[in-house]
Amino acid sequence: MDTPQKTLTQIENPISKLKHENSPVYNYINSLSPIKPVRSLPIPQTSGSLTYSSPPSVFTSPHVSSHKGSRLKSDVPASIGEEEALFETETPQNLENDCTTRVIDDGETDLVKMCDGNVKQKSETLVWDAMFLDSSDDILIYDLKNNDSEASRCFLQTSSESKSRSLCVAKPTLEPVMNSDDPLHRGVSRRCLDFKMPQNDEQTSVASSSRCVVPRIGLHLTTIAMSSKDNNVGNEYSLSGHSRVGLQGSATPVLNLQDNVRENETGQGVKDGAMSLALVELNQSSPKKKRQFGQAGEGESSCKRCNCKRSKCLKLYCECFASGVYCIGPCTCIDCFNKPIHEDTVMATRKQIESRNPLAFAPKVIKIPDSTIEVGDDASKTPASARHKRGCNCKKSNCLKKYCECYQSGVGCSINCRCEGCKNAFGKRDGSSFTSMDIEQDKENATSGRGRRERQPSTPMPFRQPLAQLPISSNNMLLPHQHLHGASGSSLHKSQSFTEQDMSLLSHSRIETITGKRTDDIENLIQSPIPNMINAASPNSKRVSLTHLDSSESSPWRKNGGRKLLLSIPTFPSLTPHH
DNA sequence: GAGTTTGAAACT
DNA sequence: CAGTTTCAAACTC
Repeated sequence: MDTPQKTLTQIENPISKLKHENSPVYNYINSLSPIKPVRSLPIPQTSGSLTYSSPPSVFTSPHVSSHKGSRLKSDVPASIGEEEALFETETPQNLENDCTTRVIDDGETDLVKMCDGNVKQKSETLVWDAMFLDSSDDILIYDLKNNDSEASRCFLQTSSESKSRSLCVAKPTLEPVMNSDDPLHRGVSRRCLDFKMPQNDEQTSVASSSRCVVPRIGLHLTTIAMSSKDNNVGNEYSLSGHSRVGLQGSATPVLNLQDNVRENETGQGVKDGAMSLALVELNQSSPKKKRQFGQAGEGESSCKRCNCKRSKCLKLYCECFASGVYCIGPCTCIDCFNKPIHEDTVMATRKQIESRNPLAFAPKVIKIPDSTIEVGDDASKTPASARHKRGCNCKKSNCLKKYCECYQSGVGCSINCRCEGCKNAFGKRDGSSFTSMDIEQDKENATSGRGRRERQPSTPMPFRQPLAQLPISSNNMLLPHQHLHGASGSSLHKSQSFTEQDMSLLSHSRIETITGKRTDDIENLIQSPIPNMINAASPNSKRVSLTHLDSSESSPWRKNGGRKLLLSIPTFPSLTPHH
């Protein structure tokens, strides 16, 4: 039935049919951006090699992109997603040309050096498999000021040594979560699915086992962000002087922890590796307690421990699989296929699932700027900083239990939800939400017997602080893909559509952050429907194609059955290798 | 720890 | 696309 070995239908790459270059949007962006769009180069597919898929081409529906057979390099130059395209896997030639465009903000120069250096070493590829491959949908803040640090050098070295197809580089220092100079934190990795080319194992192993181990951290940023007790950590990524680098394109588990996992496949190592992640993977606890997320809001921990019995850990039921990590020691799954030794199977299954639902591995929670923005009906403005992307469908739990994905993620329900009798403590669907104080007050009240005080709309606790600012490229180009924040760690893949919240985020952030005379232009760009470039993407009937939008509508955010239209813009590149 | 409930995922 | 089934986590006892 759902055997992972099922042959996947090769579907003609529809991306190539998209003539983005001819689109007004493309031309427009081209005029705005000094960055040359990435041109595709035919890359021969190596049979049997696992390769990293590229981020999605712009303006393709998630579904479309999910079928890109050979997607090492998209044919589609970027329009809105130009920056995203720049994160694509590339050939060295391209890297020479393009890696300088991959960094946003002030870190650009440094990265140029890094890229140059890397290219000059004639590395076959640059490795972007930086640290946060798991929730790479998050915006990463790299300290590019000290790129001559050992970690940086090592990173470059490792990059040049590795033949894994991956993306550009940045100094793998994330502050304040971790200091790469801290030897204790070096080499931290996780059991992310590793789609490295098998033949690279040896090299990779050498690299990773060497002293110069890049601190690769399968870090669920959102987990940190959502850790209500770690606000100081989770939400402080945007440090001055740091550049934000969207890892959008690297989402897939290029993380080089394969070695770690593999050598641990049968032994203690896995556990050791997992233990080493304790720093960043919070909530480690007794294996018996599969989930100790604490209060809701810590959300989907990166530390997945499944207990699958029948799914072979190859379905989304399996949290490990859904999160893009291999099952490891603490898992008590039966007949598990979600292990490095079944890499091919895992990959095939992922691909299959993606073909069915390109957003299957997308982060479930998206961040919304910390202010009141409209996510609900016109009448209900929901103050919230994060929302479940797809929304819940609770019927009996009133969104008050962890059955509810919204509640579990520590976010309020939104218009996306179809829940009944929503009482989500992080924000009801009708727009009310509570502050952390409210929640704690509720706890107190519950224990003390006092009544609940009147609530003031506010932001759900886990996201009170913005995780990252709106990424704007050096030329003020919006990088829509960088708005999203992975909550599930799954995040190995990026969705390729924007939910309404994404767009709310987008538009809102635009207001907040875009400055300069191009603001209006960008605004127009964002709000202008893009016929034929935004395709239907309705894996769960919750996304509406703008293609179907009546052009006579005055607003691109036309309601549709009470829901706003969703602009489908590639945001989560499918990074599943496509053979 | 076993059994039940729940809702997402998968299937038809 | 809607209804049903399967599944595993959450929950209860």
